[in-house]
Amino acid sequence: MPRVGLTQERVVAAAARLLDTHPASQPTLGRIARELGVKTPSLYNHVDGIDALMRLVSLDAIDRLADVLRGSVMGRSGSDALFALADAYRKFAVAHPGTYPLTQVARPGDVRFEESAARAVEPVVAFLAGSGLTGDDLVHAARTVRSALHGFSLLATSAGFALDVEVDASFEWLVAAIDAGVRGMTVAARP
Amino acid sequence: MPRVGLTQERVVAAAARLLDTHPASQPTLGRIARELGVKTPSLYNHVDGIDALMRLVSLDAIDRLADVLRGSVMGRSGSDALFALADAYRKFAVAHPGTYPLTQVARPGDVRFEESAARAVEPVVAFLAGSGLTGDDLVHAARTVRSALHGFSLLATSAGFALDVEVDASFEWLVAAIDAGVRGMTVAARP
DNA sequence: GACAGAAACTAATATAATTAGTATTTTCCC
DNA sequence: GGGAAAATACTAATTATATTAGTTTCTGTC
Repeated sequence: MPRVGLTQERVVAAAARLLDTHPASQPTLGRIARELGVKTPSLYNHVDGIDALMRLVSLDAIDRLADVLRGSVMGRSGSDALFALADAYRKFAVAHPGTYPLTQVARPGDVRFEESAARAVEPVVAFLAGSGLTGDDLVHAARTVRSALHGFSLLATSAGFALDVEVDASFEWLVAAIDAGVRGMTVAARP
Repeated sequence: MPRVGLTQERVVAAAARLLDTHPASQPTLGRIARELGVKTPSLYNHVDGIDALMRLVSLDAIDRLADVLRGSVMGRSGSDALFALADAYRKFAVAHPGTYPLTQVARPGDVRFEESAARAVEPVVAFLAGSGLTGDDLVHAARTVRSALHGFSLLATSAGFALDVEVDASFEWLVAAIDAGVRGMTVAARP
């Protein structure tokens, strides 16, 4: 049994790669093991089963998304920040069709998970706060922006947009509408 | 073997019920069969396996959602229609946490599926067209509205909103922002 | 009442996750 | 360097699930 040099990181990376390259077929432990040149039970030396593995894949994806989003809004504000954030968000979703959806399913009670999720939401909140939103309005706005970006990303990658109209153009339109909408609510909220 | 009087409809209904009442645990054929007082293989007399069953569950859910949405916008227009539509949409998603997500995953190439999906989108398009949108703008707006409603529904039911701020209030805020945003784009698009 | 088809069943097979137990390799301590 | 301890990968076996094959029983029709 020549040792292959497996690590938890490599197992997680293999699972993520499988998810993103073959989003259709689910990544079984058997496939992941074959990908790594190993038999299925060997994975248990590095990972506590498929559920735990998927949790790790999710955490990793959330952290990478958080980094991308943080970078996108850095040094920007207002509409500029929103467009950059939205662009980065969508690019991530397109590049990672299999792991992206995992970044938006919460695990209530999982502290480590909640921390990462909070870090991913932070850039959204940051630029909205910079736009003058506070209190409940800030929360509402953040949820609105996240909902729009998430919904579009899912519908776009799951082929939910049937017509022959450019998806990228629709995304631009959506971001502009959200920008205008949130701005309008901001004005409305502060007399 | 006393005959139980199973039909495809009853199998589909049982699967849907299981999905909506226990959204966590996946609805296996074994569970569905037990629910119906029958052994697993008996289901194959009415349904072509679990994939085909899930397709039928999806179709059924899409059709019910389409009916609800159609009814909600009937006799309304403009913001009034949007608020009614959004309310109906969210009520459906909350009432059917397990089957709702199935209504928004497309099956390219499945004609029957595409027809039902189109019927569910129709009410959105209808009220937007009534608001004066046409051509690509109409498509963009419909995608924007669907994205926002879908994204919010998913994030809300998957506990993606961590903070203690009222989810319903956020939804109201989102719909108002979308209303303002789409209206703004409409004005911008027609000089 | 007989029969054709449908419905439900038991038995068996295939895939996937998981656990137990074993052998080998690596690490670490002296 | 040598040997104990830990880690790694393995085979074998167990469980859960979907699926198929083949059998039995019911049910409606003539």
